[in-house]
Amino acid sequence: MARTRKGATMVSDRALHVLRAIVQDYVASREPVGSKAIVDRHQFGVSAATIRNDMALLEEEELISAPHTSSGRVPTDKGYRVFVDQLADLRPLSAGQRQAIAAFLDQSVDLDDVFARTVRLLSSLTNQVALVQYPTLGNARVRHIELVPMSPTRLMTVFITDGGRVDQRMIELPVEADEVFVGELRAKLNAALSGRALAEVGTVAGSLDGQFAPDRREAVRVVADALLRHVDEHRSDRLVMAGAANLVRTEQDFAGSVYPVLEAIEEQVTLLKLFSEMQLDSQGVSARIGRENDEALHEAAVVTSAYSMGGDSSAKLGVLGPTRMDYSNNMAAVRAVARYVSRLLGEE
Amino acid sequence: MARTRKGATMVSDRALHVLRAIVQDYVASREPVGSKAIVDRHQFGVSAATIRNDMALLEEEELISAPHTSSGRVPTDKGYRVFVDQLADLRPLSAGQRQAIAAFLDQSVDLDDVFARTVRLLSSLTNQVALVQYPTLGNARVRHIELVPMSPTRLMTVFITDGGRVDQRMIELPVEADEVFVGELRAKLNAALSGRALAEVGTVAGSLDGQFAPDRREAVRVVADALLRHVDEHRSDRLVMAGAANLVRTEQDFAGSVYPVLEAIEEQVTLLKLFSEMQLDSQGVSARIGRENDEALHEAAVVTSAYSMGGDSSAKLGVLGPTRMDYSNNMAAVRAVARYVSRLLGEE
DNA sequence: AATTGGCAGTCAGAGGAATCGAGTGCCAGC
DNA sequence: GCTGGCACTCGATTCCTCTGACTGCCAATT
Repeated sequence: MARTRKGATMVSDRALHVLRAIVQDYVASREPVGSKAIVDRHQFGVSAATIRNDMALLEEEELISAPHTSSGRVPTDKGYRVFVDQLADLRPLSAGQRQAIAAFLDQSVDLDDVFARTVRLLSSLTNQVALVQYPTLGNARVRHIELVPMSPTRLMTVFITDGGRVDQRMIELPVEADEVFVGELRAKLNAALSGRALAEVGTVAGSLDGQFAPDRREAVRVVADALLRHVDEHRSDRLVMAGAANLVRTEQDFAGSVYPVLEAIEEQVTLLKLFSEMQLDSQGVSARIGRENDEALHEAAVVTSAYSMGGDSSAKLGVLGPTRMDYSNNMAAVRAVARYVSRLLGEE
Repeated sequence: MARTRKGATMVSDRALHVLRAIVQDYVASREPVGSKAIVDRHQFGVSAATIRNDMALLEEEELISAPHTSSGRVPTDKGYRVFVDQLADLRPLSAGQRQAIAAFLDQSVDLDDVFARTVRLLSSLTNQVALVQYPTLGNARVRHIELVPMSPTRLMTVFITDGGRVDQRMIELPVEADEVFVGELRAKLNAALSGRALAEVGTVAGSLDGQFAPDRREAVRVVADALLRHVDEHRSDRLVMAGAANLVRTEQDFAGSVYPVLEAIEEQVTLLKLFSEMQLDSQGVSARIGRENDEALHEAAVVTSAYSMGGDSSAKLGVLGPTRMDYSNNMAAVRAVARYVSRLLGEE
């Protein structure tokens, strides 16, 4: 009798196949699956009684459980976990699907549009809520800095990086700033910062004030500060979401309400933390299932992958849905989209 | 016996007060309200039987209806409409609430942030889904145009308007463009366009190509085209949303599912159309109730107001929820927020 | 040792009957 | 025009039974 690789447990190979069958059937039907249903729908070549024995084993290992005494079985979080871990080799998407991804994303008109499209695409490929994290600035370089006077004491700073990221910010100056001063400041900032790595922005911008008349220095420092905040705050901040309607559609899979789940998504902080914690497996995808997550998401599963922006920076994207989701399809879709986005952003 | 102003109908003033009581109680309790409940909770000084007579009238006018033969009454869409129209004088928000709005919005760091904060604020003030439309460019002027070469044949255009709006876009050039050419183009574009109204961008940018060598003209035209698209496509496009969780919370108020409602919101097109159709009343707010809306929103109500950006441009904002909502509070909140946003954006 | 058929036991869910009670419409009398 | 009173309606609730899809266990079989 074969054993699983992972030491202690005493679960036969056939039992693992039974688990797989249970997960698949349950995901497809939302009905607890019984021994007879398994015998009918899968070719195990053994009787229902034998399956029942295996199921008893699986239950002992807490991979499945029965909602009530005389009902079929449902996978536990642990059961899904084992199922997902077994899913080592994701079947790639069909050529048609891959083409659809490419065709849709290639229409993107700018960076923001890439993310907006990606999140909609993911949502429609998986029928789940999709999430895309904006990329961290990473080791990007400064391309250009623009200062736009909005009023005598208000200035808009626009910060453009190598990778095409544009960031704007409004600042209030301590003194009135005329066009000449702004022009001079703009020129000096660009001379000093253009091409520099983001990490250097703080020190370089901070040392500029010496080049100005004493009564201007305070204003220069305020601007330098704003630039530093561009770099700081946008290190790994925003999350875009699409497909919230899908969460409502799958509401019955949440014993509680979907309300706290949606709230957690809108809060962003929980999800950003979760994204940062996820360790990708060898396939470049990863899933967090049920109670592996924070309380608010204890009935949800999150599938993520990472994308990069030509070395410049990287971030995560993924989908969120009920634990009863089609992991195989969703993991394949998330991986494919992440790869395509990386390719799209990486091409120089 | 007093009559309503609006001609034909035969509804007494007291009957209108009964309608008000029904709307208020129903909104508060989600239970059909009966004649006895009204006598108990409001001081009408008449008996339940009298109220019943009034209710029979109201039912005849289709302002209320009974879910089933022997139950209390529920306002119809038409009933809500009359109720809202009666609500001529919105009580302003409390000083505390107004301060909270100011304090929260004043922290905004840039334009995007203003909208992000506004939408969250509205959502939490009303406990409904909040929507903010990005402002149309209107009669804004060009402040600055920046060209950022991303690769020999890719260029990012950054378009900055008077009002602080920043727009970026990636374009593919037909030929390789060196730094010198890009610099020249940038200078000429800014010289020609800076300070011009957006409406002029098309003609002015289109006539620039004569100033360049013949082998450059195609590239110049591509850039001019991109600038034109900045103006065109961002005329009144995006919608930001917050508080989707609130829709789920009020799910029981939707006989069907909230699914189509959420879908319509994510689609944006329905909402943008609706926003553009709304005629504001003398108070600067407006409501669309139930079947007054598109099919997908036939169980929803939308309350909107407009905000402006110092003459530069204007757009709508508002909240969406079940027809069974607190119109009085929500209309007051929407109006107050729209006014504050206008003030914030208008101050030069 | 693994597998099997058989059988008793369990329990959620469906269906149906009985009851309750909030609320109505109507009418005669004030 | 308002009121009290009365008969009536019907959704919701409760309680019942019945059904059927399961399981667990055991003794027989390979």
